[in-house]
Amino acid sequence: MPTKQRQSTESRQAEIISTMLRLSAERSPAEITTTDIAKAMQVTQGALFRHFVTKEAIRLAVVGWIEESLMTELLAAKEKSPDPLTALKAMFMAHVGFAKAHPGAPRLIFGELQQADASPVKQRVQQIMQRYRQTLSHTLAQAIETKLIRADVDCPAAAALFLGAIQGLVIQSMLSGSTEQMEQQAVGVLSLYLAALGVKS
Amino acid sequence: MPTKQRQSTESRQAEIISTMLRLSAERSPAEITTTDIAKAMQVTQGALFRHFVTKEAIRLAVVGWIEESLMTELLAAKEKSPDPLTALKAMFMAHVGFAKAHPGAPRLIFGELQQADASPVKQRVQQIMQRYRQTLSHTLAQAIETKLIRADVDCPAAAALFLGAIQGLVIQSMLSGSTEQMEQQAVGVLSLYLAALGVKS
DNA sequence: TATACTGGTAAGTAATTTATTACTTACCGC
DNA sequence: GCGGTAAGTAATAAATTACTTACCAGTATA
Repeated sequence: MPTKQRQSTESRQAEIISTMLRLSAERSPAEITTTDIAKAMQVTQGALFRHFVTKEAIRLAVVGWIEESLMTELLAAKEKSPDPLTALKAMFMAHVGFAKAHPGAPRLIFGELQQADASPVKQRVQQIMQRYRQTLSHTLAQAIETKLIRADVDCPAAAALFLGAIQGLVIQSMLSGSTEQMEQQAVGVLSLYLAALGVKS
Repeated sequence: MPTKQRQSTESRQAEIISTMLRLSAERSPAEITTTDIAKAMQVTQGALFRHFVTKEAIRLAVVGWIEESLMTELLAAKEKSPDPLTALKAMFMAHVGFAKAHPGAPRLIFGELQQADASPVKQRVQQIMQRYRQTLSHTLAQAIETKLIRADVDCPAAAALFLGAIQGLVIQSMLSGSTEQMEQQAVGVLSLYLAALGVKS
């Protein structure tokens, strides 16, 4: 039951973030208004501005949440893997799993990266992607060193294809309106990707 | 010089479409207003509604233009290729070239596929993507038959990875704000993709 | 030459949207 | 129990948006 009690700013901020994320799973994030969020929280619209100074601050906080959560899962997947190649596989599936668990997340990110350059939210997204790309390049280089993948793999290109493969799966799920088949398709795509790295299946 | 003459509805429709596409290259398509389009055309905002009944009709027309133009280029690339494998390479580079020549196009498409399911514009996008995917699957199957690629390639997965590779490149260019490096990166990514198909480079 | 059509303008309108304001009420330490 | 503070409300301001309407000027046509 919805306890209609007062909540601390901290817990309300978390609630606003998760509500925004939840609503983004169905509607276009750009079209979600502060009124929509407030209604979903059973609170008046003005109340939101007790916890975030501006709507952009909300979007920034959501992107921050996504970064933290996704990176945590990717790191966990990487660390429990015995070698770089296993780590790549685990990161791939962890990322797809994240997109399935939080369908609003990729929609929000796609929305933000369409913004004009100056936007601080977009800059944050740029930063996240760059870090991710570097991590992948590094892991790929390690896989080459340990001779788990072809020695002549172009690491930046392989990192780009890794991300593209996931983004393609996510876009496909956005089109079909369901994340159900995504993990299934992910297995097939990952297997092809590994073939590109010279891994025998 | 801006000829401030009257134009036929037909030519104005084309102008509206190309203006929308041009503006989408910089700003987020969802945020482009009818006033923005009209200003860019040196015309009053109300004039737009002489040529399109609604703003959604404009978006639909733009998507239609993109489909026609892209498909024409893809078909041309395919037909001038002597074999299925060469066709795949040519289609890949033609698609990337299209995205570079019309940077607003992918942004518009990405924007549309975030819309709620019912939207007719989104349905059109779904239709386009599905057709594209089928064409790819078919071409991949032909390449298998003629023994140009590995016999055990999973065609749907390979079609998905093909699209994902391109989408990844486009997203990367949206992040960097420039389409300059895209064609360069495309070569590297395509080469990796071909390795996944078992093509020796 | 009269008339109807077509594309354009200028000035609306109704509905939204973010953010603010004035005021109220729950809770916590003393 | 008391008072201050933080979280909430209801109302509304201010700007923007898609779309409409009344009028106008050429142009083609009957």
